Parts: sequence; C-alpha cells; structure tokens
Amino acid sequence: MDKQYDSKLAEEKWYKFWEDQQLFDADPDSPKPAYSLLMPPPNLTGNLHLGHAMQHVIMDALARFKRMQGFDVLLLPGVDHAGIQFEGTLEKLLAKENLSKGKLGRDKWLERAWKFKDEIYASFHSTWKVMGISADWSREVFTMEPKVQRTVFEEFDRFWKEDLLYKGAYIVQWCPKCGTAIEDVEMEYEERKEKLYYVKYTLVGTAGKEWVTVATARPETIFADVAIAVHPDDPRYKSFVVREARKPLYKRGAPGEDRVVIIQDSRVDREFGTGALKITPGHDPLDYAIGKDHHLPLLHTIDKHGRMTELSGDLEGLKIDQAREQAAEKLEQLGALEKTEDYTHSVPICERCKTTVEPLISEEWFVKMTPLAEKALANMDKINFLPSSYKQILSEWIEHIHDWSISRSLWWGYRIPVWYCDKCNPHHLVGKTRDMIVSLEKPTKTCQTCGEHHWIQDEQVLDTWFSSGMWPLATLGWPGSQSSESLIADSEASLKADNSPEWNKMQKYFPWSFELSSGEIKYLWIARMIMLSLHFADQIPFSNMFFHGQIRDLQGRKFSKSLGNGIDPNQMREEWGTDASRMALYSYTAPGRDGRANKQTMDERAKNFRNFSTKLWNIAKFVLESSVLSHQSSDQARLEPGRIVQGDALHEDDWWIREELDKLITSVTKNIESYQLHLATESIYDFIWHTFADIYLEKSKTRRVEAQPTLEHVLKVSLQLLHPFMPFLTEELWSKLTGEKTESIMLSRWPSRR
RNA sequence: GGAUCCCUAGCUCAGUUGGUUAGAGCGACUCGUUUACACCGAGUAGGUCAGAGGUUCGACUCCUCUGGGAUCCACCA
Repeated sequence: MDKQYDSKLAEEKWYKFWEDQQLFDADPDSPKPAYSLLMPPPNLTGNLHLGHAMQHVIMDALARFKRMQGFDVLLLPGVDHAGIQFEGTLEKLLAKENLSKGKLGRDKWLERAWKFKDEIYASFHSTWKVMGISADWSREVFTMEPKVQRTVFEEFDRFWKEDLLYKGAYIVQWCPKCGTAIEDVEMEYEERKEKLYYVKYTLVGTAGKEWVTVATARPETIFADVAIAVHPDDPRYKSFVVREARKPLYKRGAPGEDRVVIIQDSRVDREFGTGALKITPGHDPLDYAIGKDHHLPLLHTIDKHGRMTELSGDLEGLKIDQAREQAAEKLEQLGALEKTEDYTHSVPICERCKTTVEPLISEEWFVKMTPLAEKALANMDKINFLPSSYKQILSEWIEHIHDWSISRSLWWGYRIPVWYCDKCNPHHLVGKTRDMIVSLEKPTKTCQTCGEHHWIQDEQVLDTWFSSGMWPLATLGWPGSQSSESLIADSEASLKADNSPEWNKMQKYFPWSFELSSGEIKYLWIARMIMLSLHFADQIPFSNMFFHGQIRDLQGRKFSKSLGNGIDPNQMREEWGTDASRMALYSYTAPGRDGRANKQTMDERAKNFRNFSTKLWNIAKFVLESSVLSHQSSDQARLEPGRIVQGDALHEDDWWIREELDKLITSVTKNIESYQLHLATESIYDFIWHTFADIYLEKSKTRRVEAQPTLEHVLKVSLQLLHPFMPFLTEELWSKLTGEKTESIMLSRWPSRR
C-alpha cells in the first residue's frame, strides 16, 4: 500500500468506475422497492456555491445509504431556468460587451441565452461529478426542455379549463429595473430614513379656510389621488365626510382635476399621522383595495420605468426620487406643506436587484388558489417535515393564500400559451373565448369571430415557479399518455410522438421519498409543489421534506457576491479533497439550523477531515500489512474477515470492539434514517479514530494474529458505514481490503448487527 | 404589529421523549518521534449551559418573564 492516500487520483478513478458500471442508474423494472430523491434544481446563474454543495451532498449520502440497504434508488438531477435571475446575470454579461436586450432583439438574445445556458450547465456538471454525486444522469431534466414543456402546458390548460385562470388589471409589485411584476415573496424590506410630509388639502367651498391635513411619505403621488379616507369612528373628521377637497398638486385638464372626495373606511389607522389617509389606488396596495370597494377611479402618475407620467404636469419624465423632492418644493411654495417629520420605515425592494418596488396597475395573469390551498391543508399531515415546525409555518401561509400572479414580462421562460386574434381582440383582453385560444403552438384553426387567421401569442412568459412548482411531476414525465385533448389537437406532431407513457412507468417513484430545500423558498417552491401535486396528481409530492439551515458568515450575514464573503466549494475540494469537504459540510446539516463559517473555519474543518482520511488510510495499512505477515497462519480469516475462527473463543478485547461496532451500526443507521447526518458522521468519526484506532488497534499489537479477523471485520464494516459520506476513500480501501477483482462497496449490503 | 428560532469552553458547533462527574473539532499549554499514522500519540487547562423565577425527587433539556441576536409574515400611509 502506498504511504499516502492520493485523493485526486482516487476521485477520478472511482467516479469513472461507478459511471461505467452504471451504479447510479435507477431501474423502474427492478423488483426492489423504490427510494426516490429529487434534487432541488439549482438556478441557472453561474457557479454552484457552498449551499448547493451541501444540498447535493446530503442527498447523495442518503442515496448511497438506501442503495446499500437494497432499494432501487432514483436520485434525479436537474437545473432550473430561473427567469428573472438568469436574465439579470446575462444582462450583466452583455453589458460588458456593450450589448443589451434591446440591441439584440428577441431572437438574437434568445440564441445567446441558450449558449450561455450551455456554459453554465457544463460548470454545474463538473462540480457535481467532483463532489461525487451519484445521480442518475441519464434522467437529468432541465426546466425548459420538451418534457417539461408538456407538463407546463398541461398545467396551464387544465387550469384554464377548470376556470382557475384569469387575466386582469391588478395592483402588482413592480420592479422598474427588472421591468416585471414580482410576487410579494420575491421582495425584501429595507429600513430607510425618509420624510413624512404633512400636506393640506383645502375643502371645496370654504375659500381655503378649512382643510384636511394628510401625512404621506410619497407627495409625488398626489397627482393620482382620488380620495381622502378617514376612520368611520374618528370624531375629528365627522363633519368632513362626503365633502370634497382639493389636492394641491394636479394637472390642469386632467380627469377630475383637483377634486378628491372624503370617504370613510375602517382600514384607516386613526393613530397614524393625522388620521387622514390620501387614497392613491394606482400606486398603493391598501389604497387600491379601498378604492375598489368605494368604486373610485384609477389614476397613474408613475409608469413602468419608474418615471412620472403625463398626469404629473411639469414633473413628467422625472424619476421618482427627483419628483418627490420637486413635489415637496412645490407644496412648500403653495403653502400646502404644513410640516415634515423624519420618518423611518421599511421600504419594499426587489430581492434580486435591490431596486425599490413600485406598486402599479398592470395586466397580469392569475391563478385562483383557494381550491388548491384547501386541498393542500387537508393533506399536510401526510408529509413528514423536518424540522416539524415547518408544517405549521407552511400551513399558515397556505391558509392565507392569495391568487398567484403567474405572468412575467421577460423573454427567458415559457411564453404564455394563449393566442389572441389580433383583428378581433387587438388589446388581448380575456374573457372573449371566441377570439382567443389556449395552445402550445400557433393555432391552425381560424378565429370564430372573424373567420380569419391573425393569431398573436401573449407577450409575457410564465413565472419560473409555475414550472418548478411542477418539478416533482415534470421530472417523471407527467402527464404521460393522459394529456389533454388540446395538446394533441393544437400542437405539432413532434409533441405527440414524444408523448410516451413514461409517467406510468415512473410512478413507481412518486410521491418522492425525499426532498430538501433551504427555508428561504418554502413558500415560493415547497408550498406550491404541495398544492400543485395534490391538485393535478391527487397525491402529496414527497413524503419527507427536509429543510436545511443556511451557512452564513461569522457575523451571521448571508453569503453574497457583493459582500465577498462566499466560500468556493471547488477551491475547498481542490485543497482538501472531496471526501474531506463533504464531511465538513455534513457537520452543518442539523435540520433547520443555520451555521456560521468563513474560509478559515471551513478550512479548519476540512483539514480535520483530511487528517481523518489519512488516519483511516493508515489504519487500513496496518490491518492489511499485518494480514500479509499472518498470511500463512490465517489465510482463511483474511478472505472472510467477518468470520470468527472456529473453535476459538474470542478474546475479551475482540468481544468488546465487536459490541462497540454493533452499537455504532445501530446508531448510524438510526441517525441516517432520521436524517441526522451530522450525528451519523460524528459517531463514525469518533468510533474509527478514538475507539478502533486509539484503543483496540493499539491493544491488538500484542496478539496480532489472533486479532486479525476482528481487525479486518471492524475495518470492513467501518468502511461501509462511512461510504455514504466519504465515497472515494472508502471505495479505494474497500478494493484493497477485498481484492481488486471484487465489486464496488456500493453494491455491498448495509451492515446489520450480528 | 404578529410568528418562529437561537443565545452551551477563546472560536465554530453537537447534546432526539428531563436522570449519574455537560461533549467534539479547531485554538492554548505540558510531555512524547520504540516501524499504521507528527495530516500522530498521551495528558492538562477552560463552561454558575444569556439572566431571573416556576414545575419536579431531579432541568442545558418543560413553563413564564427579562435581555441580546436572527429569520419569516403583515395593507402602516
């Protein structure tokens, strides 16, 4: 045996060996029971980071463990196209070449996007392989491949037929920089010190003698005010109700000019400001709700680029911040500004680009979620959540569900499969089904209204989560042969031909046995998979849902490029080897617990496990060299290490270590089965180093020949127990222990007690 | 404004139904290189388990409150 373990050599050699032997592939025809793990598809945005590495390494350990236990394991990998995030990444790249979406145009841009996708893909693959991930690469799925397209179309089409889809003008959270509506869950909040402006609205017919003062942080939106609301029980404003006031900023000739009506609404907070609230339905969610209930008109003073509209008079074209300043100045000049106060509040910003989010009115597609939510809530008990508290957290969110806005103004993603007759329905309104069709490809039929053929597809794409929410089903080929008629009727033959009954075969793996995620996307992704799977397949998507914590920096901040506090898993692996890096990660996998690390602390940990590799290597060296020494006397025992030499009573040390080993088998098995990988790895580590090596092996030196069968047995079982976590080293030593001709440790049977 | 989680050795963290002297790794210190291993071995120091009450024969573990930190939710203009 070599003096030192060469981890790099072993990694290359064994990964290739496993792939060549097809040891990672699932077999739907196998009589073995299924155990399925669905890899959360990383976003197509660049390199895999430490968090991904942790996720994949957790899944891999479970997959390897279950294979050894005799399951037909499916560990299915994939990648998510990640609409907004991908576009953002590509945009930055293009900017360096002085290019942009606008300059390229849709077709050229898409061409470029697909190329970029391939580059990222290649980098993902190399990382996965060097991390030793034993996924079934033959079944890898990308969220924008034809298989998923079928699923997504089916999803949309069924929603449509079930009358759960609608399009309408709604107040959405709009990111002016990304140029698209985003979900509440895609926003963050940032504490900002701003000003609260106390603005006077004089009452009509009092010659400026009476007025209402309104406190607002957004004087620039006064142009779009349509009312002032007060609380019904507020005595201060009883006499004002139903009267009209003049807003101090308005555009001459604009609808309603300067008039706003004073209304009552119990949603107004009497304690805040003056207790009077200006109502701007076009630019504030609460105002929108109040405005809708009181049948107030909608005015727009800010457009989708974050600039003031024509309604804003002199301020037209200005950015919001500038407009605010100028509006304040104007109010001052007009004597309408009573006072200003410092005001700290949290402002919604876009999670991705950190731009201030603007509530705006936009035409968007929505899915009615109530029926899906009800079904999900009734089935939450069927899923085992780790930590268990997530069941309640998710249930509460689902209970308070609101309709899901699924359209995004992007190019990267699934174009909404709706076609409008450009002649009969030029504004692409919805509700007139005669001149619109849901179809994957351009309809061949004619418009029922005009009898002609002017079909134009909806410009927007579907929210990324509309497809990733179907991940558990899409990856297995749902709906297979059960797909709906419109797919077949309205689409090209290529899709029909590809419409294999894969789903029937792959249902063996559904629901998935195990899924994992960071808590961050519990609503965006996890809750939706639960709702969608139950809705479409009538089953929960997975029976075990594991939420891991996040690794943060030493101050507890998230890793981010801008902070430069990230840790590169590739670099770690380069320096300490894959197995050691994996072990370092397992120590952070207590369910739901965040961990803190920087480059240095991660290195310390990885180094420790690198040393552990060496330790184990040396243990094996000792055992195997001893076996050479004792070759003549106990040949039999060497060939079958577990076998106790007949007629010999075991030495008390042998009994002891075998007892300890049995206890280890029990605890490791139990800990992996309950997804406590940090405990499993710790106990194996402790046993091998501090029980087996430090105590037993030392003692055995005085009676080597007699101890040899036990030494070999304990080593062999230790390797098996460790294999899910340190696959390369254990395979390497396994081959040395059992002889090069024997089969992979992956095919060995998970140890059980004597 | 609600909700959840966390505060254990200098640092990063374990501690699964409450039960004997509270653990690991790294770091520190003292010894030790006699062939498995210095990427090592033997050992030492270091914690009133955030604080205060309560339940209990017994609490790091359960309950209440206080302080500190994190996260999530919510229509605070």
